[in-house]
Amino acid sequence: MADITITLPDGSARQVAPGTTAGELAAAIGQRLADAAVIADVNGVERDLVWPLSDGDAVSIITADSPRGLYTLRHSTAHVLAQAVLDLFPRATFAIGPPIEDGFYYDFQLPPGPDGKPGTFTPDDLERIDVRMREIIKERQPFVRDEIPDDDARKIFADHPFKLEIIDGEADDPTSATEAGLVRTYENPSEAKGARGEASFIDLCRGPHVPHTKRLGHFKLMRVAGAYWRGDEHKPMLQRIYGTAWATKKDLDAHLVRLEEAAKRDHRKLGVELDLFSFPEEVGSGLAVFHPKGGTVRRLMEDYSRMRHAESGYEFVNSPHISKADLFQTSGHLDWYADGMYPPMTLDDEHGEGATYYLKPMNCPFHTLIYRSRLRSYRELPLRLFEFGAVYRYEKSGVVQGLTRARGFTQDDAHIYCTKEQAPEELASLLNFVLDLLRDYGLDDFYLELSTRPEEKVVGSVEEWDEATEVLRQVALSKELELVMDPGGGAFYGPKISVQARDAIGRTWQMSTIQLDFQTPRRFGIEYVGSDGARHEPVMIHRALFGSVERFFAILLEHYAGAFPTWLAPVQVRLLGVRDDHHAYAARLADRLNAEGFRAEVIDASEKLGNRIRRAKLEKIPYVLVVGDDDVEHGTVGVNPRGGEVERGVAIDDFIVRLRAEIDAATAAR
RNA sequence: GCCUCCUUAGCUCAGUCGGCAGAGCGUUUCCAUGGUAAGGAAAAGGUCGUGGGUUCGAUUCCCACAGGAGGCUCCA
Repeated sequence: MADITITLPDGSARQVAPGTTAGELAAAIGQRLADAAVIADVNGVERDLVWPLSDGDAVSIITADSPRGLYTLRHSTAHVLAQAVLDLFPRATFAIGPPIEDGFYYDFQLPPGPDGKPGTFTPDDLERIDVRMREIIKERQPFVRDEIPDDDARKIFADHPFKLEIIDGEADDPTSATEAGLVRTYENPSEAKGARGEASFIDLCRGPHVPHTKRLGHFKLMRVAGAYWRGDEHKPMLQRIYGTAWATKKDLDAHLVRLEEAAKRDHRKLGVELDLFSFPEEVGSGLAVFHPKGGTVRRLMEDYSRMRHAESGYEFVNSPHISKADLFQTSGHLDWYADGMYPPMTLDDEHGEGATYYLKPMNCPFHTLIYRSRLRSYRELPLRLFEFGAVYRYEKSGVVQGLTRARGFTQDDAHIYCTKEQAPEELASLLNFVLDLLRDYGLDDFYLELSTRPEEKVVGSVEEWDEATEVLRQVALSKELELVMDPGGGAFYGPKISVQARDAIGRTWQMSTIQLDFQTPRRFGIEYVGSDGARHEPVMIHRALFGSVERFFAILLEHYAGAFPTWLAPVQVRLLGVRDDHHAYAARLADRLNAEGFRAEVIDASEKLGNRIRRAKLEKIPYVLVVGDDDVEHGTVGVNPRGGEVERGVAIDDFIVRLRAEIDAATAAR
């Protein structure tokens, strides 16, 4: 038989014998490629390496160092996890186990224990499972693909109800697929099991997979967690085991180091270490108190924001923390979000008649009342009302997390009331304002997300939503930023653009949100008198730039790993006298710096200089100034900057000029 | 809210197979007065998260609650 022709990714053609597999092709190209090969892309479809090639196929070999290769590696490791669990827990059943970012998971259900509740994995179980997985890997079990009729699959998986649901097409499984009465499976034949007369492991799966288990092994089981079957809280909770897997031990170790590094900059940890804030148990879950240093950073963040808002045409308002229920009835919050609000406070008068009050979950109803306090003219629009407004939301107990998901927090909230015609331009300038401001705080890597009409819990007509969404889309497209769609992610009253920012270690955070709202003006019946003398309904834009001051504080804290830039640092300068007799000089310098608006403090010489410097460094203070005999004599300081080189004999005036220049540059001297 | 794990000094953590607890760092005091990331000594500091139960006796075992971590669901 004549050779067949295969096209390679570089465009070259290669002649191989008929029946050559993708793996054999890799070997023919080179041993190193064959060793690194995981799967193959044949005419755009991912295939196992044992896939036989046909004449004219376009083939590229996918290796473990590529995203698709890693994905396959993790997926195959998930199968090994499932096999290990079924080996060790014979009455366990398994559900789905896809690869995820950096790793994989698999969901299981264990038989009920003596108390009748489904069993759970313990940390010890994870170790046993890990050991068993390594045995399976050592066995070099092949991954064998098959397609079998549904009915045969139902027999094989008769004891596994979740698999039966998948076969029946009731449940989506991102890694297995059923079509036209056939089910795709992967089996891991095992000589050891065969010798004992046991059936080998088989799973529903679309594949592809690595050729055999020996290609795996650089993994670590991370944790066990509960997860609802099919992501539905009304369905049974399964036991999910998470793992991470990599192509090499080096990659695995590097990943574990990255996790440690991220843990080090966790704002909850830094908050304690740097004495910034705390969550006293006596106050309640999700309710923070800010200590003096954290309070200073907050004040600086807020002051700068206020200044920028004042320059940009915002007016400052204030509103109370609680309100009678009627207000939230009018706004719609009680209809849609009563569950997320703190329970009501009921005040009885002497007749037993009372008023019901709620803690406010949002500021917009109050701002809208301010708008409605008198008749508005079109000449006043856009009217921009800003408030650092404290809001309270009853977050479910399992979701509270440090400052990023709190029950009480402060929004840098503003509502812009304008005519429908003004909205596009207002939104465009708003987006510029948002991005500029975030850049001033040190974030500069953004993308935008457009959240559209939710399926449920929604007010307003589809036409209104479409119109509002289109306005936002046009504004978003006008920026040179990536735009990601978030279908159904809007609030009940309107679509939103959110600004997503990537921090110093590449994590993304949802930052500012800008929402267009046609509903609230209608619910509150607000109007303006147009140039035609007639009454018109304004539109409303909700926007928060930090989102929440507390959350933004946490994001900056993690972004800077606690080392706030000088303009935000709670202590900018620490002065240290070499000996006690330099203290008076150091104290005079501190007084001068403080008088000039800097934040400086002196520590006396009760410890050796080296140790005092060490403490200042651990506190991440931007500048340590050391003064000794030479400095007292010449009016100079020794400057030890955070992350820089020590400089002796700097004139005080020089240092002050440099410090001021640095701070002015950071905030663009606006 | 659901699942797993956790809660011992200000912080990080030992420990008690049930007999009222320990280290390092930090704090205070004393000595030491030193030129750029840990000088020495001493002392203070704990109802072992809270409340029940079992027990002669509970920080330890059991239950509930609170708080925390990681997930799931949720996030106006």
